[in-house]
Amino acid sequence: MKEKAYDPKAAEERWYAAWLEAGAFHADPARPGEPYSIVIPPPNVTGSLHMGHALNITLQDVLLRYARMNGRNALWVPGTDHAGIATQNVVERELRGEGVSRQELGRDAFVARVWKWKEQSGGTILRQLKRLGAACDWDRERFTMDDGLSRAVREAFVRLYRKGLIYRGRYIINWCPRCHTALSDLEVSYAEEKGALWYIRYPGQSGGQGVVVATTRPETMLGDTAVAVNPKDERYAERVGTTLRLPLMNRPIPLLADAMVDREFGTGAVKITPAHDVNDFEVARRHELPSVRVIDESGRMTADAGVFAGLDRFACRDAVVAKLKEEGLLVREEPYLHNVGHCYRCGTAVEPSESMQWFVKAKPLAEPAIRAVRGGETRIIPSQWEKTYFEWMENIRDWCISRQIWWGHRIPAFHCRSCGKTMVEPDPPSKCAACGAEEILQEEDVLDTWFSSALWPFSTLGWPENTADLERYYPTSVLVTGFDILFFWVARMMMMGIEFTGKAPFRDVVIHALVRDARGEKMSKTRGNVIDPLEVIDRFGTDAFRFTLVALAAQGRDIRMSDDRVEGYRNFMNKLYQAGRFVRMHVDEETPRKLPGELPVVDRWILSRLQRVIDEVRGGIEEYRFNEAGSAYYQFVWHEFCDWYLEMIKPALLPSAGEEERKAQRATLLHVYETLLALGQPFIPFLTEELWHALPGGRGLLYDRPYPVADAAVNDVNVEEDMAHLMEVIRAVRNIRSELNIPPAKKVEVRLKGEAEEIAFLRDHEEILRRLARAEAVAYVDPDYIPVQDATAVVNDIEVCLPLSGLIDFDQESRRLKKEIEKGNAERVRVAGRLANEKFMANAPQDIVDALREREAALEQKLAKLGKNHELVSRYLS
RNA sequence: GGGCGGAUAGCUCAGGUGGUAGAGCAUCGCCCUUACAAGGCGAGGGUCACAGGUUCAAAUCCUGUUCCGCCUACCA
Repeated sequence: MKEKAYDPKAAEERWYAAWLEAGAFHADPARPGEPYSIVIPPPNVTGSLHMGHALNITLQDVLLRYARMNGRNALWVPGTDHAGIATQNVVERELRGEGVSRQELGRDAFVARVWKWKEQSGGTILRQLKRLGAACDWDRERFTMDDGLSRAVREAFVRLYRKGLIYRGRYIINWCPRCHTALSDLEVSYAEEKGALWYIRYPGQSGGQGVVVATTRPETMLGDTAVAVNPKDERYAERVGTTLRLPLMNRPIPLLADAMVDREFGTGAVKITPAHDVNDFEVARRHELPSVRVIDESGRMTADAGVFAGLDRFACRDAVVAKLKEEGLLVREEPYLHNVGHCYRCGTAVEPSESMQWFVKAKPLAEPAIRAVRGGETRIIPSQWEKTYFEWMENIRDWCISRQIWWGHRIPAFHCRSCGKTMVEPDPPSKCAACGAEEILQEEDVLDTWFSSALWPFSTLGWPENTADLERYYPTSVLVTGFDILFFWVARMMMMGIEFTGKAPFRDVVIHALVRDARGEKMSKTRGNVIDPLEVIDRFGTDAFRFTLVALAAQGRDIRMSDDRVEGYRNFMNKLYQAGRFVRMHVDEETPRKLPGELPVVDRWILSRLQRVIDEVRGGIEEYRFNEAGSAYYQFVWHEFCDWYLEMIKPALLPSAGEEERKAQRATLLHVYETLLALGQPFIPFLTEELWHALPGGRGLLYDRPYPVADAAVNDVNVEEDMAHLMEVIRAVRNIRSELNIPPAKKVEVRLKGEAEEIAFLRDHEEILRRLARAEAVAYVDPDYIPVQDATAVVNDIEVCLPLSGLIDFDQESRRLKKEIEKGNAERVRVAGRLANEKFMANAPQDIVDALREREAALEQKLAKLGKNHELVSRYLS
């Protein structure tokens, strides 16, 4: 039973194992070669492979394999991220199933439990990366919570603290009442929601009409400690300084003036809730107002909310509104669309709350990170993202890094129980530095996961030790990632990298787009339109999938993934595979790998074309224009190598051909094919490795071979032109046959009409012409030959005539020629028009004018010939 | 409110520095031609969103408009 089509599965397992076996992915700093390093964007340890990863990993793998084959000392560091909140949520959910809460379990037992979960389930995504073919150095796998990285985190924290770049304080932060933790500004995503704007009257303390305020959150009024108006607002000027009575709570609160208030909005009077609003918090600071916390960490009303204590914040909103209505203090209620922040992990509406947290002072860190990009130390590609980067960096705000969860790096701050002194040390102190007491408690909070991720490019290489890896592979060559974590991660790595190593962590930052579904919609679990990469791989093979991603990865544009596309590229994989079968039929152990000095034209042609495609593919990869590299490769392999070259050498490979000629052609065939395999290895590693080993002669792994380099000396413009002409002639014959419905089985004679020297090249390659045009015979006729009963076409200087007496339908041929003439004439008119334009002639560069002149002459000649032939044919019209 | 991106063949999209519009899929013919029907050969199909401008020349550069996306922002 002979194999018909390529079966990827077996090859994929075999070759990934072979690469690992050979230690091919392992990087050794001691080895020579200019370093090329990439750190993987560490996927969440809870994660499983999705399309975004697949694209991200594929692009990195292309770059890495390319670098490696170019002799670079290449390293790709893999690993995962501990994903604090997400992982804690997963394990808590598991515990809930067992009827236990994490509080019941206790901190240490819970953390141990998460570790156990990580050991069992945490490796999923890394195993999936292997199916994609990722050439990661698995000996260097890292986890943000492992010992080395944890040490790096503590070290970084302590250094920043000592420099005054980390501080602790009471501020308003975003609080997730479900996750029970603070979030950074970035971890809140805003969504418009339909709500209402309630107008509430706050009466004067000593009677009087008081002031009407407008709010979207009436429940927070229970914590109001003032009402503010703009100092320039004449409507309230007289009343500023008086005291109002806070409804429902019956608390006296001042009416004060603050420039922050917008006179245009609502009534121009704002209720001030310092404990639950950022702006109000600032106002309160300026005016030394007290702060009353009315919503607790679970989103329920505190004891300070009076009769509403214990209610959920949203239930409380309704209750407050109802009560106000009852008391006649609700002046008005209008529908209102506003932005509500939600926890990016669980979607719960975030509650801004005042609390004690740790922060990174971001400005001083951002400045050098901005300079690094401005100065070109780091490039962001495509460059339009630089603007986004600058904008964010220039308006950066301090970063809340403490989280009230258990899974993560516990903040290395230690509080003395007796005197309250806080010590920040990489290792726990045994006694208080101030009072000597020995009862010391470590800070309960852990760090934001992104804090450890920010150190990833150097912590994975051994920092703070000055390791050989760090020395050799830092800064890394390129970071490949999605725009969604530009701020979360890239910006912070830039800041931390420069702060701790003095150098920006990457030479290039490549930002790729989103993978969407076939209809262009974002894939999401809730939408149910998620395409599982592994399923695609199962159906079409990894290489086809990878090639699809590469071919569609145009800079700055989202990718629409669909079965159709993958199927198309799966067919391409098969094409390459079938070509391999053909090659194997004709080469053997004897076939020389060194090309003979004298080569047939066809060989010189394909070699010349090959140099170009090598340049295109290399250029595409080097400029991160992956789609261009991919399509250059696709186009060449299929439409030049397979469609033309293989077809053209068939006669020469037949036993009837001379032995010497056959040998030479075989050497070229093998050479070109092997070059194509090497050229394709970064994109389609499994198939190319498989095909490589199927060829005669064992020469190790393709992964280890040098990447093809174009040899300009092999380029031959004349040969390319001659061949282009030959192909045109073949196409002309095929076209006539097809248009006139002459079945392929019907052999025809082809007469080539033209001057002897114009025909010489065609005459030398008659066999190719005969075969590809399915011509029984080729005749060469003088320029005065009259194609009386022929179908004709004009190709450059010659005419292609097919004597078809008795077969030909002259009506049809007449129409065909007429169509040709019309097409040609339309173009001639355009060209002539431009040439007649004086301004064009005066201003256009000479080469453009010359080219156009030539074009005009050629068109005129062609039209003259076509016209004459059309006339001939017309005589026979019925 | 700011910022960014998109609008090109029926569909999905390519088209760095302006110089005769391309691919894949789909469509329509004809072919089981001995690597490949997951294939071969041929064909049809586009005032490059709209309006101005710069230029000898604009899909490409500039301005404006209209629709789509996305990111960002403390307007209660």
